[in-house]
This record gives sequence, C-alpha cells and structure tokens, in this order.
Amino acid sequence: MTATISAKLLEWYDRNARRLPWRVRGEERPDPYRVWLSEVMLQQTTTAAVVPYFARFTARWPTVEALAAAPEEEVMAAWAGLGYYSRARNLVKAARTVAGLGGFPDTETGLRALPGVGDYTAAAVAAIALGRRAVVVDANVERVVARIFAIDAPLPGARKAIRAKADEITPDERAGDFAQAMMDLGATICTARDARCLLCPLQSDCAARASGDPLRYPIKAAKKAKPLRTGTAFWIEREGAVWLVRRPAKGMLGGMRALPDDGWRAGADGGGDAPIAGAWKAAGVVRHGFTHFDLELGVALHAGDTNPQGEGEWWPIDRLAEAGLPTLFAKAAERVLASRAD
DNA sequence: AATCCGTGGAC
DNA sequence: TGTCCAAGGAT
Repeated sequence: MTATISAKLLEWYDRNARRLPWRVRGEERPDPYRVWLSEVMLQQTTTAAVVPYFARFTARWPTVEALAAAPEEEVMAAWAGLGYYSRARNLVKAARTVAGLGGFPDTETGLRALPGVGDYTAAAVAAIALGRRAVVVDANVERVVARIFAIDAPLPGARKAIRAKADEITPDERAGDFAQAMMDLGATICTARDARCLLCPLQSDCAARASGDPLRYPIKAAKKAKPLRTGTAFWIEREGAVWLVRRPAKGMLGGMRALPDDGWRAGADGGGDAPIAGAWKAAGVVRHGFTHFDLELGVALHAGDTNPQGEGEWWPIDRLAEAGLPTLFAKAAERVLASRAD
C-alpha cells in the first residue's frame, strides 16, 4: 500500500506551509482566540486583506476578554473596509458569550453555537486550536476534493458528496494541519484559475489530472447577472464637519457610519430625495461593486445652512479616517474632498 | 434552497 | 474593462 493522501499532504505541508501571523510554529498549540478571530476575518476574504486587520485587532484587543469589553461601535469602526459587517457585530456578541463562559467551548458543537461561527469555522477552530478531528470544508477544500475525485455534480449541490469525500481523507491525527495543508494547496498550487499539477504532492492520486482537464472541476452552476443600481449620497458640511448617520443594524452595511442617502438598495434605485431642503450641487459619481449588484452613486453637496433632522453626528472632516466609513462612503467622501482641492 | 451580504486583487 | 473569486454565515 502506498502512502495515503493525508500522509503525502502532511509531508508536503511540513516543508511548504505558508507562514501567516495567526499560525504558530512547531508543536505549540495556537491560542483559540487568535484562531477564531483569524477564521472569522478570513471568511470570503483574502489572506492579504486580513493580515493588517488581524495585526491591529490583536494589538488593540489581545484577548477575548478585552474584545468582549470593547464598545461595539469601536469594533465596527475597526472592521471598516473589510466588508461583510455582520461579522463584526457577531464577533462582539460571540466574544461576550465566550467571556461569560470563562473561555472558548472545547468542542466543535460548542463552537458552532457561537454567532458568526458556521460549519466551516467551527470545524477549523476545533481542528487547529483544539487539536480535535474535524472535517474542515472551505472553498479550497471543495475545489481540491472535487478535482482529486473528479466529482461531476455541480456546486452547490455537490457539497454533501464533497464533504463525505473530505471526511474519508481526513486523518485522525493532525486534522488541523491537514486542513491548513488543503487550504495552502488550494491557495498556491491547485487554484481556481490554475492547476499546477507537476508541483502537486497528490498528482498521482488525482482523477481530474488523470482526465487531462483538471480545470473542469469543480463544476459550478451558472451565475446570475448583476443589476446596476443608481443612488445619491448627500454631503452636508458645517464648520469643518460633515453630517454622518448610522445605518440600520440589519441589511446593507448594517450598523456602519455613513453619509445620508436616498434609499438605494439591492432591489431598487434611490428615490433622489434629499434629507433637507435647499440647493444641492453635484460633486461627481462613484461606482462601486457589491456582491449582487453594482452601484452608481452620485454625490451631492449641500449649499444651504439648514440643520439636518433626526439622528446623526457632526464629524470633523480632518479626522474622517477615524469614522470607520465603509469603502463605498469613504470613496464618496474622497471624491468630494478631491473635487474641492482642484 | 436561494438570496443577501463587501471588498480588492488577479487576469 | 469585465469577470471571477477569496479560510462563509444567516435567514
């Protein structure tokens, strides 16, 4: 019997593991807090984008207790720019739950009950930080498994079959390293756009390679077209400060500071209605792509002296970077300030 | 089950 | 430029 898939992969990992800030070297078991934090940040997010955020978060909140004690608003602002903002809200909730428990749950099931922790994250933390055997399936694992076994069913329907195969090849020991090895393999060799089979430690085990067309896998369902929406954001300024509002907790950019807007959303264009009466002057257009629609956001400058109604705050323009605006509104603000500098 | 939810980099 | 997609989760 030749070496198993997991044995070959672990041997490869021991020589080729990426060095990442949330990983520890050697036999030492990593801090569950850092593993959990990194896994949440890494949900649908590239390692390159996560690295600076992870550094800032762990410097500012070194323990789960410190994070639990932080005002939610500060965590949301620190998350600004990373996207999928419900992650930040759930991060605070989960940290407070963990602090209340006196520490992280020590089972995959216990972890799975935390807000923002789904099947993937629970398995990853259980395997990497707790040393438990867990079947970790992310997009990398799906792709690698779909190729090794040449799974012909399209995603997302093939998920159950893929998970069953992943379970078959997951070892009883070093399941955390195995998971990270699968992800490293998927990130560096068996990638979505490339299959560098000659570099792959599993090349002789791979049905997709044997088929001659490894990139055919995983098979995916066709995507829907993204609509283009239009909307307007409003820049209301007074004595060196701009009027910011806080968006509703749920929905797009939920809970984040923002410029007032005209109600644009995924399903409809904005109504064009300004928050206050007066003269408005167009200050340019910002294009921004979201996951399921594109937005063309006009920016309008207020020329009058009427006070805005309702909830909001005057934010000093020279400290706007600290407001924690999501990228869309940071772009809009940048556009206003750039047009003024001309 | 299908849809909603950000962003930036690679090509 | 447009397209794809990256350590997914909640509803």
